[in-house]
Amino acid sequence: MGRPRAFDEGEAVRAAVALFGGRAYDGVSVDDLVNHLGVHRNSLYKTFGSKRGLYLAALRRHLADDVRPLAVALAAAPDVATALRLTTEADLGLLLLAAVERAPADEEVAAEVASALGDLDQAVVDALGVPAELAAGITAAALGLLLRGDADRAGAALAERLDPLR
Amino acid sequence: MGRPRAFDEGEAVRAAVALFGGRAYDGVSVDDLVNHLGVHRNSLYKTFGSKRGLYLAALRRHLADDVRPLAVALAAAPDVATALRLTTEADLGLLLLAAVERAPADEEVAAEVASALGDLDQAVVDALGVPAELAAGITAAALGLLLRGDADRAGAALAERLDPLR
DNA sequence: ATCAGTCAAGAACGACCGTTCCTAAACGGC
DNA sequence: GCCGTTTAGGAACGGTCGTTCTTGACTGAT
Repeated sequence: MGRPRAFDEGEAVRAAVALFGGRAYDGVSVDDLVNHLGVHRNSLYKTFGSKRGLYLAALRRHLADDVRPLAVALAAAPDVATALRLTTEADLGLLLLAAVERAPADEEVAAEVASALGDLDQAVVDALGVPAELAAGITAAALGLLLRGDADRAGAALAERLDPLR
Repeated sequence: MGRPRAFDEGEAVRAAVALFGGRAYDGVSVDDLVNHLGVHRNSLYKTFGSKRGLYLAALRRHLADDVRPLAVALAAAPDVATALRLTTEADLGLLLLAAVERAPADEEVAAEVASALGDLDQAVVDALGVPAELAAGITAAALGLLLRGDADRAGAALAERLDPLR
């Protein structure tokens, strides 16, 4: 009953992932969201409650669609070089921004980010059989490579030293 | 000539470093700056031109006061463990935020950040005699450890594998 | 004592922020 | 065909944003 929706909620959330992954939370206005999501203001608030609600939905979608599959792939990585390459080739913009910018100000975001990073750590443990601390270090290194951008050569150089079979 | 200033420009910029290092650019309002810097609105605009001008001044001060000394200390680090510890113990909040959040939207910020990271890379090369790509990887790893927070044990585990004298 | 010049103080600006309200349109069930 | 319900479509809200304007306080030089 009622008028049918003119937008697809899944597509809208994915568009929000792209927007929030590209600039800071405060840099994305509700007008931006309305214009890029194909969702009207009213429906946005009806569906997600608030801008923050939509952000959390986008973050969780990002974790489910992008981070979780990465963890699965990581768990089958034969060496550090593969693990670093898999991570730096993934599209983790929103996770990175969430970790650096939103997590300090929003504990719910902080919890999601910590959980996601923990999943990645565990995947590295499963794949390489390294201690948890080293896995956390390898994940951290991958994130650092991501934020620097020039991940390819630096990551390869790191992996060459980290992989025991060099 | 003229009424004397009631504020110290150096102190004001350092207070701005603290503010901009703690939350996103758009999360710091001009009111926040006026309240925490002891500088009146008018003087702020007379001295720095705009909020962005003050941000750039704060970023450059951060690079000169915090990042440059770190590079000097890094250049004398005897091993990777020391290099990682020096970096993760430094207060690089503004550099990290600038790299992740502002650099993509402000090419002047991007240039400052790239230059600063290049300095850190060079310091690692000077200290450890490693190839440039590996130095970039080590710097990236340090940044990743910084943004994760739990840098101590993960950094030590990384260093144990990266230092040849293990 | 007066003047030109610099700064402090705070009100005020238009623009945009996130959010809400109101009305019309499109459905299923009776 | 009408009703209850859900959505679309926009106008409108108070608040805050970055910035500017106006006025008066304080300075060194004349």
